Amino acid sequence: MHGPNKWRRRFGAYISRWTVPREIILDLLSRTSKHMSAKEIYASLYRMYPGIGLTTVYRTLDLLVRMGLIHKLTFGDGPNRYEFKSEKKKEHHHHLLCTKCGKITDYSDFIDEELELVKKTEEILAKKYNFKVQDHNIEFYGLCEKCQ
Amino acid sequence: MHGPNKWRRRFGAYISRWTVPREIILDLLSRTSKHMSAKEIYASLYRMYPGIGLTTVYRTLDLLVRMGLIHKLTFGDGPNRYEFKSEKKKEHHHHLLCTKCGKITDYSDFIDEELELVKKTEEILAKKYNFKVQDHNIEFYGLCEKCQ
DNA sequence: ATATATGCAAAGGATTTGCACGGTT
DNA sequence: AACCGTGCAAATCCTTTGCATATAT
Repeated sequence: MHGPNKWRRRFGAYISRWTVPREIILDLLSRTSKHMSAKEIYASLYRMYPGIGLTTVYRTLDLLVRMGLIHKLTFGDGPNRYEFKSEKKKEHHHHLLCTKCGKITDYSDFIDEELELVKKTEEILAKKYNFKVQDHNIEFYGLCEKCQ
Repeated sequence: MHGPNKWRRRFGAYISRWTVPREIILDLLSRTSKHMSAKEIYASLYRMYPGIGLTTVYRTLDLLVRMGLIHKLTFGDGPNRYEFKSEKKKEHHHHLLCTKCGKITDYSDFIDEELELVKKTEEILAKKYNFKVQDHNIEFYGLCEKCQ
């Protein structure tokens, strides 16, 4: 299912208007596995929709984050990056960051045991700190194959 | 042991000169449990050392990160924050971030099982991706006690 | 029709860079 | 004395804000 209604129902509860920028930004992210910055998203969409503004990209990304549809990845250097949050468990992944060249690798192996522990940890945190976990972020820093 | 020699030997292998800014920046971070931004560090040190420059704070923090003596915490909003990396296992901790008010809570409970899994995961990653893990970052996002 | 969303330009903040001076070795 | 490290000012980069206009409902 394509076109302006593809994501519409998911917006319904949060906002009042369904617009082209919202459609194409979310659609782009849902189709790529890249971690894209606001500027990259802007540049990528500019071809098919030359009227779009960078500001709108930022505002829409904020919105999508608040709605829980995408992840905001904040690595130390450079701009923030964004990533579609898949509903499929299989596509859930964490990141490996090379401290030398900056390369980012997704990994999703071993996730079963990790997820089990994460779940367990979340329960403890909820009790001890009365903290309601919504999401998590796990990263490993180190040297990638080329940089060792 | 205080004074200009306290950290000196740890610098020895990396850099050539031991200076007052390097001493007091590292010393400040080693004495606080706060997550401090470059500007906060600058403001805090300005009293006892009015000649210090914000640029030097940034450069020194970069240096300390490269040396593995401190952590750089990059949360989505606001400036990056820095944290002394304790050698004591007991002081190792992860973070809980409130998505509403921005409050950051350290937690170090349940770390034993977590660390075990992290270690196991690191081994797998080393094999499968030939990635040499140096450090990790685990964060939970959610709502703190007050914001629920 | 009407209020929300957009796009532009300008502002704001954090961090980095260029360069002459100062301080450690 | 040599040269690395510092501090200032300016530059840069990313992101947010103000405001008039366009647009979805």
